[in-house]
Amino acid sequence: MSPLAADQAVQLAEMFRIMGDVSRLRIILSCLDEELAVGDIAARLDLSPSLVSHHLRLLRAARILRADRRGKHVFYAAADDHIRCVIEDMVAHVREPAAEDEQ
Amino acid sequence: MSPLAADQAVQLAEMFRIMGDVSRLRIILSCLDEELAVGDIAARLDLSPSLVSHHLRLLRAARILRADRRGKHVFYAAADDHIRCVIEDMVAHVREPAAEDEQ
DNA sequence: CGTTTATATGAATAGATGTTCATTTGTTAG
DNA sequence: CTAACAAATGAACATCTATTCATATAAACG
Repeated sequence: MSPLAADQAVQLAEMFRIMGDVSRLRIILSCLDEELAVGDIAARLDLSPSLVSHHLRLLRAARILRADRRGKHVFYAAADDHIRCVIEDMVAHVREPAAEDEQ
Repeated sequence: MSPLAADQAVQLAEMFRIMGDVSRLRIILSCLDEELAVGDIAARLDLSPSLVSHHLRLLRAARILRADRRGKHVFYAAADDHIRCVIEDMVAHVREPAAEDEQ
């Protein structure tokens, strides 16, 4: 539909870039279906809370995750459904069997 | 549905990483709806043929684009529809207005 | 108040990555 | 065959980025 202007490409690439890191993608996946505190994410993924916090800042800025402070804890969850769709489509892609003409 | 095993996360992140570069994403966008030769891509995007070729190798390996040699030219096009969906969803995400509680 | 727990931030660094340039391979034409 | 064009490849480099460590802010509790 829309022509996908050049500046949109920059914005899009930025989004993909943020999701293109294994640690960050794992964080996203962890928060897709449940709200999790920073410490819980760190424990589950075996990452330092500091590192998780650094990544969460990017994910928040990209509006991939949203933060919700409750007392000492800050809970993170998926911001909207688009990211879920993006991931589902990408899963479908990687699961696609390699074309037979590939060499 | 599926549990998204840890190794799948690595594969997924790799895909996003490849799409997370502006030059590469522009190449993908150029080849979404039409077949293009390497030189044409380079000319359209104002990139060196060498650089385009480097990127195309990654895009081929990730099965995002497929190559088709015809004489001296090698034409590239989107390998399947999943990437189209991924991009559409991501466009929808970046177009989503920022939540009002954001600060 | 001070202490403890949870999260965020800043600087420093080691490793990854995009780009350029030079060269090579592949294909067609004369 | 040689020449010309198209694409691919390899090395070198400058830049970026993920991670670590130390420190700071925030909140609850004694």
